[in-house]
Amino acid sequence: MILNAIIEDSFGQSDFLSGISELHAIDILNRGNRIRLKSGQILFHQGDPAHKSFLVLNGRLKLIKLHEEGKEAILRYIGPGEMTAIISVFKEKEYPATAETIGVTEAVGWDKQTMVQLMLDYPPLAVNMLRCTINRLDELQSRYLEICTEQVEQRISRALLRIMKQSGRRAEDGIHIDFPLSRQELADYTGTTVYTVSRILSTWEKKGWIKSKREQIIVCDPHSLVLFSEPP
Amino acid sequence: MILNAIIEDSFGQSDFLSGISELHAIDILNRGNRIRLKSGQILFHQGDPAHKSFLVLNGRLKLIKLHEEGKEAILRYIGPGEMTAIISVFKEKEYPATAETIGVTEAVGWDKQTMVQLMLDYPPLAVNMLRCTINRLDELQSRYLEICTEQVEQRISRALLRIMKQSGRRAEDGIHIDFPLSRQELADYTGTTVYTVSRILSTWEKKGWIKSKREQIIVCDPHSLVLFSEPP
DNA sequence: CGACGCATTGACAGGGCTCAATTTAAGTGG
DNA sequence: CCACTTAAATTGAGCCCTGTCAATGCGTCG
Repeated sequence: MILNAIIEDSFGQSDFLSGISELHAIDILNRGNRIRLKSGQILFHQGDPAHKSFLVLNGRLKLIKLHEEGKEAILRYIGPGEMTAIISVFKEKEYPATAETIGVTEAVGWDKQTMVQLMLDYPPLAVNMLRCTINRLDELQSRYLEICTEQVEQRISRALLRIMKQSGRRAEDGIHIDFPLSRQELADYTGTTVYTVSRILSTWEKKGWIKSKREQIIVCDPHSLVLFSEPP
Repeated sequence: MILNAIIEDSFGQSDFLSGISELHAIDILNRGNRIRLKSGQILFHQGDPAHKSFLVLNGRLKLIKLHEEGKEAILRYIGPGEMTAIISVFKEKEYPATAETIGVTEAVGWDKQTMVQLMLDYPPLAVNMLRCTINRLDELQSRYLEICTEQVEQRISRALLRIMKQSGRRAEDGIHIDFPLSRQELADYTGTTVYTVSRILSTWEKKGWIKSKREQIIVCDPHSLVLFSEPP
């Protein structure tokens, strides 16, 4: 049964279901709505009333925060086993960001009522949610520090390494980032422009640190990037 | 009894104690350690093992994240009724930032064990903590977007307005920010330098939008700043 | 094959950082 | 109360990083 694999995946990458027995996890998943989306579709929109929280089963989301004038920042990438839109459980508010799929993506959505009931039925869930949220706050604080204090080149190297750790797949010629990642997206993720990203990746490619095709990046020499991201 | 006023204050500015009766709130506060610090002292240090969470009773903290080479970013200001270092309840980790007092500050600290017990005794506490954390994540996401997409002048105007809302005191000549706020701190808060902040505040002062002395800022014309922080 | 979107590259300019030199203001101690 | 110290704030000059704009190349897909 495919659900099994999903649960195991979830256990691997997230702690939302940790401390929950497999049997209970199946119950929890079954009490939500299964959603299957194609690539580039919107799971929820910034500004819409927040009525559901989601757990990604497989595939990937990018969480985008929109600014006036069409500018945007990518807050994070959300992989299998990770929760998002937790806010909808507590506030009668709008989603503060937009979630767009990258590739075919499956998720489970729970509305507010169901989620509250679930947390009552399975108390560890509430704790896990808090832990997830703290982890995300922690990561965002680090990125905030980086963007405040570091130059673009350093930020891009850190970003690549971070994405690599989250979604890297080891291969002969280096570590592949296993979803399409354009220069524009890297720029939105690091707070810079396509042009600057393009220039920097080009120089790195000449040095042999990375290889890249269209919307695809292979990190050949992570060590150089690490050295680069930490000033001497 | 002064505790009373403190609880009311807390109710006003935070939701950590919301849904908790006054009697229970007193119990909760009494089961922590009261701490009283002078100005400029450190409540906890980035990198130290995190063993306590804190609630500010009165006074103010600034939460600083340190980078290599002495650079730093100010993550937020923490006023009466607000929690910080929630992380210590869940992780055996280090504090991810440093908390320094601004002016005489009183706080209550609970160690991990006590806090877990408190949450068992008063279930709404866990929910409140999650809500607080979500709110902070929300605010930081907004600031992250700002720093990614806006120019320095815009960021400073937003920062001033934000701090004003949190800690402004209305007076005849404008809204006073009721704690010492240096140019350096504004710079660390907005990801820029003292020099740039100084220049920008000077021009604003010439326009009559603000008044400033050493480490003190009075916003005379918030409306102009608002218009300024939102592009046409 | 044509069209569209992604990526690259060059030229250019300007916002904001760096550095250095003062000025101003707040303590501090005699 | 005044000289002295110390830290914050201001201001100018210079330049570099990086954003902006424009043109072109290239890969993909209908």
